[in-house]
Amino acid sequence: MPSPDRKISESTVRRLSAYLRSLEALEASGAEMASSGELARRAGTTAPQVRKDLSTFGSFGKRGLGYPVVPLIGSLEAILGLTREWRVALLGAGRVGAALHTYPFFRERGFRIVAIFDNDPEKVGLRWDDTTIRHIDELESVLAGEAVEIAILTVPAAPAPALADRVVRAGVGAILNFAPARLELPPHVVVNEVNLAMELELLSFALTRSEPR
Amino acid sequence: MPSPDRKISESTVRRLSAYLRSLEALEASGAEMASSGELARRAGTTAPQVRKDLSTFGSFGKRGLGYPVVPLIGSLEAILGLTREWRVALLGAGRVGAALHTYPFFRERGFRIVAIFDNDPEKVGLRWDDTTIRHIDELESVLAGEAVEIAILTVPAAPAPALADRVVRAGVGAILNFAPARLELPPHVVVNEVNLAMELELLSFALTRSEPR
DNA sequence: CTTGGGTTGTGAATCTATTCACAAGCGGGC
DNA sequence: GCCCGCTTGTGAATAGATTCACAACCCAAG
Ligand SMILES: NC(=O)c1ccc[n+]([C@@H]2O[C@H](COP(=O)([O-])OP(=O)(O)OC[C@H]3O[C@@H](n4cnc5c(N)ncnc54)[C@H](O)[C@@H]3O)[C@@H](O)[C@H]2O)c1
Ligand SMILES: NC(=O)c1ccc[n+]([C@@H]2O[C@H](COP(=O)([O-])OP(=O)(O)OC[C@H]3O[C@@H](n4cnc5c(N)ncnc54)[C@H](O)[C@@H]3O)[C@@H](O)[C@H]2O)c1
Repeated sequence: MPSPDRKISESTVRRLSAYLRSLEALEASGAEMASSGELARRAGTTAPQVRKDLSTFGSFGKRGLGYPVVPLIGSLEAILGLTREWRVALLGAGRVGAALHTYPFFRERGFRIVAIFDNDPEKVGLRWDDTTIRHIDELESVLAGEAVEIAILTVPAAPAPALADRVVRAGVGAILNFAPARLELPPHVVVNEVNLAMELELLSFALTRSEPR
Repeated sequence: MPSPDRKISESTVRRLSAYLRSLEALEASGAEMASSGELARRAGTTAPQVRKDLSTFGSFGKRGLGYPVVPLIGSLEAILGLTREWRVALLGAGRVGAALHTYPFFRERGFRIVAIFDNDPEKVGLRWDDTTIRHIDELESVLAGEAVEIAILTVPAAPAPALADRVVRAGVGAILNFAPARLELPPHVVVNEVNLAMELELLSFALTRSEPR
């Protein structure tokens, strides 16, 4: 047994997620075992890194053979918390919200969108699949009633910080934020920011540094 | 003068992007100077980190006073490569592509979407604002003709790697990839992956580790 | 002109992550 | 039963990023 709970770095968890995807591709192609080298190749990292990452959580492989694909998928799902359903709310029924709502990944991985909110009277009352868009005024009561655990913010930047405070006060423990606004929340809340500006600026920075030579 | 070009870490560049956004908020509120502490508070980091990051590129502040807001905005824009226009192509005119196309950030920051591609005959020929959706068969000729520098992949995972190869062969130097597929490209190509699964799994991992106590 | 509160810029120290190297283990062949 | 090729698991070494501490500096006030 390796260690019950020392601190795990974010990059390790991101790589676990990549290993899981690689293993699923391997499973689909019929492979029963996968070496750290094979996983590294598919996930875009190195073999020692794969072994180190996995060894943080246990001993999953067989020396001389590699890692058994199907059992390791199960282990990674357990580690990542994917063996249960998560109850998710979407705040902001705009373009990004709509793209997310139709994204099949959510269903497949057990992230269930159980509530959608907006403040536009034209949108409130519409149904997206089985879910009726509720007015943002009903936020607290619906979040409590639906036992929402994760909130996804796809509203404009201006209302985002106040809405984040509200969902946290209503008991939501994790937020995925697409709005370009910084959220200041108590440390027990898990926040993850997706910032398109940053991603593009990373590209323009790299191009600017490499092109002029 | 600090250093012409040693290796800059990705996290430094991401923070520069955050500082730029913070400075623009400060400018809007009329501030003329900003201390490293103030920038750190807004960008969610620490004051020494801000100073270290900026000192990588030069000496922008005045001791005792802080950093001059407007000049530093200009310097950061120059460092990040935002003082010129970038010619961008969108591959995949689906939901994510549509959300990106309407996102005002692109215009504001000089990322000009000059070409849109799809392989769905229903979509080819439609116009999104000024841009006609082209068939993916025309990829190479249009990319060359429009001198595209950055490609954004919003196609399904299956065709993504092959399309990435094609845009690189057509001279595109940077790719922002939304498809959950690993792209293997020559090292001079800048690739940035946006992976929603990873972002959500990071949340479920953190919730799983914190809740059961 | 000098003092003092405030802030930057940066080498050094610390902390964290990745890479390396290799002993330990597995199974197949003979 | 015993080698041999292959692969894991992991402590140690290296590399990298962040934090610290403080000299250098700026301006305003007296
Ligand atoms: N479009 C993109 O590609 C893109 C990319 C990255 C980030 N973002 C960010 O994601 C967010 C959403 O973008 P979008 O393109 O979907 O915008 P959008 O305008 O299409 O959707 C925003 C939705 O939020 C609703 N809304 C506004 N204020 C609200 C409030 N106080 N309470 C509840 N709902 C409210 C609006 O009615 C609208 O339906 C924005 O913050 C944007 O900056 C967008
Ligand atoms: N919807 C989301 O919220 C979301 C989130 C994260 C990632 N993604 C990923 O982004 C990508 C796009 O998602 P989407 O929801 O916009 O899907 P979508 O089906 O709405 O759009 C995909 C578009 O790509 C086009 N296309 C398919 N094959 C093509 C090819 N060979 N050449 C050119 N065009 C082709 C389709 O005609 C369609 O218009 C997918 O890879 C998806 O996994 C989606």
